[in-house]
Amino acid sequence: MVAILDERKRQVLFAIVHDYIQTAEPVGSRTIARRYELGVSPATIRNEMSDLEDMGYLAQPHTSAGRIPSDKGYRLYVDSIRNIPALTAAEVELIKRHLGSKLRGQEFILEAAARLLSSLTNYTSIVLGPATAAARLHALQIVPLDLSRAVVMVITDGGLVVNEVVELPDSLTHHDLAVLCEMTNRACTGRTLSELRNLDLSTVLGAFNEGISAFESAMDQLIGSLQRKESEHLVLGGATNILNQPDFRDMQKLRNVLKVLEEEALVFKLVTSAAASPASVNIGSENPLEELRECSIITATYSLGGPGIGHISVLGPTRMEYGRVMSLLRFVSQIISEK
Amino acid sequence: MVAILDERKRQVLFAIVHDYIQTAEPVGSRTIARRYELGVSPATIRNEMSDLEDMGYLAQPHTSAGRIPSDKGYRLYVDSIRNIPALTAAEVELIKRHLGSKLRGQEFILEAAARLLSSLTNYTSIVLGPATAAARLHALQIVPLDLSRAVVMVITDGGLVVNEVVELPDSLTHHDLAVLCEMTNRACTGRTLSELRNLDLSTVLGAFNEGISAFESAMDQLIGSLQRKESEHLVLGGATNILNQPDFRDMQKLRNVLKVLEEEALVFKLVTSAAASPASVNIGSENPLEELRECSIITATYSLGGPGIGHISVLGPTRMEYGRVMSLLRFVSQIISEK
DNA sequence: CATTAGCACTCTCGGGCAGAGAGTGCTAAC
DNA sequence: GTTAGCACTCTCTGCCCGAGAGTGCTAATG
Repeated sequence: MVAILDERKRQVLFAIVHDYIQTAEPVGSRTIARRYELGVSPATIRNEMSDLEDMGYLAQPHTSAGRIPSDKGYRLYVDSIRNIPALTAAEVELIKRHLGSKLRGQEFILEAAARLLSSLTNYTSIVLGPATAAARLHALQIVPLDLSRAVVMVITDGGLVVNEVVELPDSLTHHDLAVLCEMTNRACTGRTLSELRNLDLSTVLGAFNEGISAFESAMDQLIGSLQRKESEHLVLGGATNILNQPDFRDMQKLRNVLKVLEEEALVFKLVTSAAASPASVNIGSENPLEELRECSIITATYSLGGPGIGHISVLGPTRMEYGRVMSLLRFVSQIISEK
Repeated sequence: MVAILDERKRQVLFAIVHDYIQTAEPVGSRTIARRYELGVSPATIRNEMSDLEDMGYLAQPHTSAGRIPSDKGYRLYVDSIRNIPALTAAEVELIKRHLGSKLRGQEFILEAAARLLSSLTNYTSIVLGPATAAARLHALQIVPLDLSRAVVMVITDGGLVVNEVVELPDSLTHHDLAVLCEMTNRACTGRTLSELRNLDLSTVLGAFNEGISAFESAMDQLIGSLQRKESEHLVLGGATNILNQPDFRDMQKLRNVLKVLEEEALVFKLVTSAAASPASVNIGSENPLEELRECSIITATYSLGGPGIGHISVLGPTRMEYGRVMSLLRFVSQIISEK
């Protein structure tokens, strides 16, 4: 970190990263000298490579194999990407067609985006619906099922509906419920979910029936499940794409990654924490899950009408086409946000 | 099929199936003679095995390897299982604890069942919510979002909620919508979804506003999405368990199976068609998807209060512990149905 | 003094080979 | 009909060897 790399070292490093990303094979000095016009001999490059390894930018699978970039090497490479590469006209056209006009409903858009990204990149894509905490309640409805259960439905201004079955205290009558529904509705409509979470129900309902404070627990249930729901708006695309990546020929590595992808809660944590970090790229060991220390994840955000932002990300091996994925993500999230 | 196997051939076949299920290795004549008390020499068993192979019950990976059961062999084995093995007390206790009393909501029960089955069997479990076609509408609510969109929510008597955003014709006013909602609600409540599908809306709404027949298309949308939703109530458990099965050490086979599991629509088709066949066990090539010709799927049904039945199944290699899985499935579906 | 040619060295990978092990199929004896 | 014996086949493992790729070092060079 302290010493900035001189120009030629950078060139060598980037050549190695570039080559390794394409071939997935450790790259040697001769290859660099041949394929990239650096104007120096392999021997010189060897010296530079040796230095770069000492500095921690490269690693060597074994003596007498070529070098591969370390996480630190990738990091420098990614940080140096100033102008992310332009998409081809074909890609732009494809994206526009698939995310085009007449997609109804948030679900469909997100699913389409996930499918699209995974097929374009051959990596796994993860799309997270807009965080609901900032969304405003459009309406809250309580529909009784029978005397002991009711369905509570919340509609946000973004058109998202979440619902939950709640247990009711035995003591409620039908009429109680109707009034209750009316009052709750009036109290909640227009507020954000996070406001709702802090709302003291007794002040709202106190005037009506001070006796049935037990109802509060039912509302607590709903609020709890709203928090849960927040993490559930998750769409995976191309989870099996890692099978195509030579990096995961090893069954043990494969298992690690697939196991994570199977757990919604983990994926959720992964994406949100990746997005929380200032950079939108998390490389290998930078990311919070030990199991994904051979993966990188690139994240972009979008907003879909409402105030909450959503996340859209691509998960692949550290040997990832960073530039291209960044361009794609940027463009796709832009298209989505335009709706 | 024409000739029934004589007793000793059956014993040999079943011994091979049994051994192969446990070891995943081709089993030879010596092994059978040693491990199973048939009272005959390896040579005799070899003769029987040769016959069984001619009849199509066994196959040989290569000359001079042991035999493995063919699909036909498994089929005979499964059909011969009269008394499925009893569960251990520990298993019974475990299942009861995990599916015990206080699970609220269909979602939770189904998820718990899926998780439980996959961890008990080390295979993949698939749980399908009760078919909604037979469920009765408890309530239908239309909540306008803005002038061009509304959320239509349907609550079944089972407590299941499905909702959909529909586009509205421009010509509707707020007041129209309110009346419309009221009328639709009255017309639909108490009917089954399949009745609803055939309902002629014009007879219901005709009296009110003959002009806005365009509304029919909106309702068509909802009904279409209801059909879609039907297939969406799908919970997978332990999809990565196949990684642990030696049968799928080969990356190509793995890819086939995982690819299917990734596609909800395919999985849905798989389970429903498997359940449609009279036997609850589909072995290898018996099942409808080419990609799963090395898998078997065992299915049971349950009912959850309402009239619709749900499916619960386990997908594993053809080399599956049929008896045990059948017992587990039977017990779990029974426990679920008791709710 | 940075660069480079030359060279010895190391490590992997693939092919070839031999021996062990497992299993079969056949034949002849019981 | 059953079985012992035996030759045969096939896989798997370990081993060796040579080819290939790549490095690191040294000494020469501009």
